[in-house]
Amino acid sequence: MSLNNDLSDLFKTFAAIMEIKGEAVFKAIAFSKVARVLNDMTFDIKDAVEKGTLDEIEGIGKSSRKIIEEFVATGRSSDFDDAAKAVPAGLIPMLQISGLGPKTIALLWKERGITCVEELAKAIVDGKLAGLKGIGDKKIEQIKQGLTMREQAGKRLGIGDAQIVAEEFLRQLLTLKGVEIADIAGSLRRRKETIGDVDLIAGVVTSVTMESITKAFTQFPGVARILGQGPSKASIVTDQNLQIDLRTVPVDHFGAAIQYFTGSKEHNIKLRGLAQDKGLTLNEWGLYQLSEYDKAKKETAQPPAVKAVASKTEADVYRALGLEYIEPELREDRGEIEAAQAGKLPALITRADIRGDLHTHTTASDGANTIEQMAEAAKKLGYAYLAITDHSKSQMIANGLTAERLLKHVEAIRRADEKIKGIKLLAGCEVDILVDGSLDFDESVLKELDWVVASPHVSLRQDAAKATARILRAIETRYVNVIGHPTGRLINQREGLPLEFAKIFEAASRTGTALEINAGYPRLDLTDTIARAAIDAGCMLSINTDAHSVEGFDWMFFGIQVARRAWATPANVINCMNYKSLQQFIDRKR
DNA sequence: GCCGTTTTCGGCCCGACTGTTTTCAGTCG
Repeated sequence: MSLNNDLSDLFKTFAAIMEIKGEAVFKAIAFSKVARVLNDMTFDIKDAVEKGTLDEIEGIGKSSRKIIEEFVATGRSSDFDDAAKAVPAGLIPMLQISGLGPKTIALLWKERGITCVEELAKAIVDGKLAGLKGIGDKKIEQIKQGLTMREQAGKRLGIGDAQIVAEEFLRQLLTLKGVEIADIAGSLRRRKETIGDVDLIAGVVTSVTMESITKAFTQFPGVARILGQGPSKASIVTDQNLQIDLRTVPVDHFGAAIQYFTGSKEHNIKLRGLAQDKGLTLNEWGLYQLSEYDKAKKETAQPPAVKAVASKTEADVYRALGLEYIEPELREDRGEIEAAQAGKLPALITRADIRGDLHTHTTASDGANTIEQMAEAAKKLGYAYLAITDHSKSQMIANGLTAERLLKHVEAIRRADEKIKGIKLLAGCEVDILVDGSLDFDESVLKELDWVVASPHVSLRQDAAKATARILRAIETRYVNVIGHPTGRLINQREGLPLEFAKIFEAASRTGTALEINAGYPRLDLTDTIARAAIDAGCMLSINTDAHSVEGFDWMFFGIQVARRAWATPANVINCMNYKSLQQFIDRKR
C-alpha cells in the first residue's frame, strides 16, 4: 500500500508548509490528521476512490478528497505543488530540530533568509541571528544544541533497547522516599516498535514535595544533560542519548496522569472531546465537572482545588467516560474508543494463550542449540508443540540443509519426539522462496515434512508486481503452511518487499496459509497495521520467534505486542490452537 | 480544513516549562 504512504507523506508535508506559512493552525491540524489516517489505514486508498467511499472516512473532507483523487489519478496534486512553491523545501526538515517551531522558522526565513538546516548552522556560527525579536542568547544556544542532537540522534530506538534503559530509571525512581507508585508511560507502554523518548510517571505522597523528586531524578547516574526541570516535571538526556521525561503527581492523581502521558495524543484528543460532550473536562490531573473546574482555584504544578470525578486509576477515568477499559496497545485512535463505547473491544491475546512456537532453528543449520535442548526449553515454557524449521539449501551462509541432510534431520526430529514426552515436535523446514516464487525444495521433499515455513531472504528490492506474484506463488504451493517474515523488512534498516496485501490476504485466507508475525527484533514483520488488515481480511496469523537458541524463545514477548496492537485475539492466531486443531489446520490444505 | 440529534457557523484538548518578557508567545508532549 505504498500509495497510502506516499499520500500520507504528502499531507504531512502539506501541513508543515501551512504551519510555516502561518495559516490557521486548525487547517494544518486537519491535514496532519489526514496524513495519520492514511498511514494507519488497513485497506488501499485506491479502492475507496474507485468505490466513491472517501467521504465516509473520518477526517477526509472536501479539500483532502480532491487532493487524494487527483493524486490517485495522476500521481501529483496541483494544490500541493502550488503550496510547495511558496515555502522553500529546506525549511520542512527544520521542524525536527528540538526547540524550533514553525513560528521561529518563518522568522529566520523572512528576517535572515535562512532556507535550510545547513544555512541555519552557518548563521549561528557567523552570529547572524543576533538582534532578532524574541531570540536571545539562550534561545540561540538551545537551537545549537538541537542541531547537535539531530546529528547524533538519527533514528528512534528499538523497544528492546529502550525498555532496558527505562526500567533502570524506573528502578531508581522507586527507591526515592515519597514515591509510592511509578511506571512507564508513553509509546513504550503502548508497545510501539520504535521509541522517540521515554516517559515516566511517579505518584508522590503529600509529605514530600514533587519538586524534590524531579530534582533527584536529574541527579541520577546515567544522566548526561538536563533539558529542563520544574516543580512537577523534568526532562533529561541519558549518556546513551535517549531522552527521558518524568512527570510527578500526587498519588491520588496517578491514574489520570499515566492515562494522559500514555497517549497517544490522538487517542487523548478524542477522549477529551468525549468528556466535553458530557460536560466534563479531562487533563493530567483528572476528570472534572467542567462547571466546577472553571470556578476552581488553579496553580501551576498543583492539582485544581476541586474534587475529581475520576483520577486515582486509569480504569476509573475510562469508566466515568462510559467506556470499557482500553488496553494501552490499542490507544492510537484507530477505532478503539468507538469499540469501547459499544462494548466491543477485542479480548486481546496474551502470552498465556500461546501453545507453541512454529519457526525455530537448531545446530543442524545456524542455530546454537540441539533439537533436544530446544524441545526441553519449549517444554519448560509450557508449550504443547514445537516446530523445528532449519534453513533450506539456498541459505549457504546459514548452513542451509540439502534435501538429503534435511531428510536425515527429519528422522532425528522424529526420534527426539519419541524420546521427549510432554511436547509434540513437528519436523519442518524454513524453505526459501526463490526470486520467482518457486521453493528451494520440490513437493517430493516437502511432503515428507510435518510443517513448512516459506520465507523470502534474498532479492528484497523487487517491484510490487514481481514481489506480490512471488509470494502468491508460495502461498498457492500445497505444502506451505505459513509465510515467514512476509516482507523481509528490518526496522530502521531495510524496507522489505512492497507487497500488494489485498491479493496476499485473499490467497492466504482462501488456501488456509497462515501469515507470520516474526517476533524477532528488529524484524517484527508483519507490522501491527498490516497484521490487523490481515485479520480483517479473514487470515490466520502465526506468531513465531525464529529462535536460533533457547534464549531466542524470549522474543515471543515482542511478537505478542505486535499482535495486540493488531487487535488480535487467540482465535486469530494458529499457535493458540491445541495440537489437534493445529493438525486439522495443516490437513485442510494438504 | 473538518464537523454537526442542541450548531451549516463557530467551534476545534490541555497544561508545563522556557525565554524574553513586564503579561505572554512559542514549543512540547
